[in-house]
Amino acid sequence: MNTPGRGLHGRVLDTLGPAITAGEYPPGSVLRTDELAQHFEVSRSVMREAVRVLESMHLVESRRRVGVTVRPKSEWNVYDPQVIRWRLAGADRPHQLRSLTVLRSAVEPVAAGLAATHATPEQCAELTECALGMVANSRGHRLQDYLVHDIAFHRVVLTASGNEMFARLGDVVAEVLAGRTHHEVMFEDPDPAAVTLHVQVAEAVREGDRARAERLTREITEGALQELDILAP
Amino acid sequence: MNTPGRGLHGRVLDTLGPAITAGEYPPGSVLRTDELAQHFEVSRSVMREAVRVLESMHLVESRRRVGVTVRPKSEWNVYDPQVIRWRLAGADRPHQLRSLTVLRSAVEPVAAGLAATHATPEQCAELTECALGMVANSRGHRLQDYLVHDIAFHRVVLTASGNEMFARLGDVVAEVLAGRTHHEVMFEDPDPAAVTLHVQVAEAVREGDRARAERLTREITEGALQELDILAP
DNA sequence: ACCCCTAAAAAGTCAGACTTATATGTCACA
DNA sequence: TGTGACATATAAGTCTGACTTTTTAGGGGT
Repeated sequence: MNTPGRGLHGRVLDTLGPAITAGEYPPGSVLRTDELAQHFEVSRSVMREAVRVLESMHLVESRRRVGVTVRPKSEWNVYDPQVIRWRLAGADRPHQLRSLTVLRSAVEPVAAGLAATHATPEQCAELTECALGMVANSRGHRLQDYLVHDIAFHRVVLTASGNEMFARLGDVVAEVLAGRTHHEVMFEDPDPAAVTLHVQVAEAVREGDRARAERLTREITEGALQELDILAP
Repeated sequence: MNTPGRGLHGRVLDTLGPAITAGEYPPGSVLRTDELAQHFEVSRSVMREAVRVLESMHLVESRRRVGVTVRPKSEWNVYDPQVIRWRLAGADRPHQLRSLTVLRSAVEPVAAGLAATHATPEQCAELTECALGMVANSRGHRLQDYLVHDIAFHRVVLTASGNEMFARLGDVVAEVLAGRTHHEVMFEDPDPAAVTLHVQVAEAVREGDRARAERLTREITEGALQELDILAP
C-alpha cells in the first residue's frame, strides 16, 4: 500500500522520518548532517537532500553553526501524506487516527452536500455501484471486500465535491477506514445502519438533494466518532 | 508576511515553485536538472536539493533517463503551506481563495463547537478580547486593525478546538482573511452582523454551548461563501 | 512482426576542497 | 563587575568533477 523510498535519500527518510514523528528525537534535539551521513552510510549530498525534504515538511530546521534541530510537533506539516503515513505507522497511531476522524467529520458532510450539486452522472453511477458493493459484502465476514467499496465510496464523494482540497483527502480517509478495519477489533460484520446510510447518501447525491446528502453523511461520520469514543452527542 | 528562501536552493524554489503552480510548465513537461542549474546559475547539488523539495510536494517526479516531469495538479500536496502561498501569489489566486473558503466553511464550525468544549479559560479570554477588538475597529475605516483581530479570533478558535489538524489551518485562514481585505474591494466597514456573530461565538464558547458556537460560526462562514458568490443557500 | 542486445542519456552517488554564517568565548576597557 | 568589540572554531552551504546505475530507444538478427 505504501511507496517505498525511491533512491538512497528516500531510504534514509523511510527510517529517519518515522523516528522523528515518533518523537524519538524530542523537539529541540540537534542532529548533525555529517554524523547522520555516517550513521546511514551515505554521502553528505544524499543526506543533505533528505534533510531538505524534512525541512520542507517543517519537521526540522537547518541552521549554520548549529545543526539540524527538530521542530516542535505544533509546527509540522501534519497534512503532508508522508507525515501522516509515518505517524500512522508509529506510536502516534491512535492519536493520529482520532484527529483524522474528527477532520473527516467536518469535511465529509460538506463534501457530500457539494457532490449533490456537482456530481456528474458517471460519478453518481460510481457512487451507487460502490454502495451496492458495500451491501453485497456487508454479511458473512467479507470485511476486506467491504472495505474496498467503502474506501471507493468516500473517495468518489470527495472527488465529486469539485473542491480540490476535499479531493486530496481521499487518501487520508482511505488510511483511516483501512486502519479502523485492520487495527481496531472488527470481527463482526459492519453496522447495517451504516450500510443503509451509504445507500441513502448515494440516492441523495443522485437526486441532487444537497441538504439530505449532508445530513446523512454527518450521521455516518458521527458514527465513526462514536466508535472511537469521541464526543458525547 | 512571507519567509524568503533560505539558502540558494530556497531562492531557486522562490521562482521555480510559483512558475510550476502557475501552470507555466504544463503537466507532463520535462525539465532537466543540468539545464535548470545552468539557467538559475547554481551548482547541480543545489538544484538537486530544490528538485527534491518539489518532489516531496508532489509537484514533480524525477525519473532516471527521463528527467524531472511536472505532475498534474490533481496530485499536488495542496495543503502544503508553501504551495498555498505560491498559488495565492499567482494567477490561480481567485480559484485558490475559493477552495480555501469552502474548506473553512467545513472546518471552522466544527472547530468552534469543539472549542466550546475544550477551550481553556485563557483561550476564552483571548477570544473575547479579539471580539472586542473587532467591535472597536468595526467603524471608521480601520480595516487593518480590524483584520488583525479577525485573524487572531479565528486562529484562537482553531487552536482551542484541541485538534492538531484544525490548529494548523490557522495560517491558511489568515491568508484567506487577509486576501479578502486586501484584494477584494473592501472600502466599506465590515458587516455589523458579522461583527455581532463573532461576539456571540465568543460568548457561546465561554459558556460551553457547543451547538450554538457551531451554528453561529456556520453563519459566519456562510457569509464568507456568499461574498465570493459560492452556493445559493 | 518480434525479441534481444547494445548504446546513449539523464539522474543518482560519491569524495574532497573551499566558503560563509554565526554561536561562543576572550580580552580590554569602563 | 559588567559590557562591548573582536577573534575563533564549528557546522552548514556551495561547487566541481568523476563515476555509477537505470532506463529508454534504436538497430539488427531471426
